[in-house]
Amino acid sequence: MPPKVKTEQEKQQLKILIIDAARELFVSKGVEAVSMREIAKRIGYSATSIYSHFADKDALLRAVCDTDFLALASTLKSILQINDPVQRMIELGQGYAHFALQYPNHYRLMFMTPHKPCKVEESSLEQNNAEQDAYMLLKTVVADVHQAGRFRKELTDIDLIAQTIWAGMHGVCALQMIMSQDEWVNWSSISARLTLMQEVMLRGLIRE
Amino acid sequence: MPPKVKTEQEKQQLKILIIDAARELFVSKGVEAVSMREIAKRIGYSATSIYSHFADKDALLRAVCDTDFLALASTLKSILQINDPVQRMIELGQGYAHFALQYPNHYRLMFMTPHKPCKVEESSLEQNNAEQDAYMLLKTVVADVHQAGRFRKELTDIDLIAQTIWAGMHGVCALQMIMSQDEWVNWSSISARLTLMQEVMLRGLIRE
DNA sequence: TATATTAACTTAACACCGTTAAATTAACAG
DNA sequence: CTGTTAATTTAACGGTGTTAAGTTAATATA
Repeated sequence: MPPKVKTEQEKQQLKILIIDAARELFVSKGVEAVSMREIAKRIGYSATSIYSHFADKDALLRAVCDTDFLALASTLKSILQINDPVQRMIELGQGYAHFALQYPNHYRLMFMTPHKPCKVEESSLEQNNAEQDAYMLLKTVVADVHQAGRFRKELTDIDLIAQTIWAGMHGVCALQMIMSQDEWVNWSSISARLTLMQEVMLRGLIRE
Repeated sequence: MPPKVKTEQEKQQLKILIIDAARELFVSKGVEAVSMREIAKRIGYSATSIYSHFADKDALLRAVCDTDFLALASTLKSILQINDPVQRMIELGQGYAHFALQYPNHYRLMFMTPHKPCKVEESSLEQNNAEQDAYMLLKTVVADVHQAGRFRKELTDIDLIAQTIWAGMHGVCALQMIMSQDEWVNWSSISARLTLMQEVMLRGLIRE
């Protein structure tokens, strides 16, 4: 029974309702294991009604990720208050890893699940706004360290440095998620691995 | 029409036939996009016949991965011939990355796809045999560097060092596969990122 | 040699999936 | 009061992984 004429606001609210339900299920069971029918049931709609708000399951996934990217950036931005640029960079790494390990299924969705490339203009987020864009935040922090003359002198490409730091932290977190239950490898503790990765990178990047 | 009584060898051959067909499809289209029916069709059997050789799709996936791990170890073992231990470690990293980027879908299957943890005793591979176990190979190479006294003096945990190096290389490769098509980030070239990661890790790990 | 057994396979079926098309219903516009 | 249309649902399509129930041909036994 369709009561009709929804304001734009009401439509937006329903969209958010769908996204939240989808995220909760995606995060607890993994994307593949969640059906459109299940998401719909949770909010008391039929499965097909989701399709009038999102083109397909992948579009819904992208919308979920978008709000999670926002959450990540929002979590990390408090770090900007730290004074020393190197310390700021260290704690940004720790904050990132903390997010990844606290919300592993979120993280998997965001950084380990292949999706069709998401056009910038289709996203609800603002690129290059450090409030919404965690990569921009990292770049800002890296640029500050560079500005302060703390990097080795041959390191001048801010994007390249940022991407390398990101890769280092991502590598530790991603291996943890996929491989840590594997008995094949005698895993050290995740905190030891994170610490060593950060120490190694600092020594490798920072001027003596 | 079932001609029957297969020798153990014939059964093994069919198993390999299935694994090869599965891998080819998995690698070209991604695991989720390949159906059991499709795999079976390719080798001229019915879908259900696969189930008398593998418990389910996941078991088949694990079998595929097993043979790929073997291929990786086999690719990398030629590196043991290099004399200088540090150089050996560097080239091991390059070999690993080369494998990852040359066979991205293989790599995704092996190191980025969540599976139920695979019991060592169920695997067809020999753990701790450097011929078959790429992690063991890495550990051996790391141990040699340590033996030669080339690591910083406070670095003594071989597993921890190996896992950190692995994480660094994995991070660069994994981000490349998932995110490199994303226009959100101004990506540096993959080779620049790999090179910097290796330089940073060397400076961070090796005694001055 | 005839019969039973069984291994190797296939077909049919189940309960799901993402998605689309068609039908339904309630609110509004004229 | 009637038509239109937006919001939603039901029905349906062609697929999925998997299980249960045949089917068939070669062997083992009598």
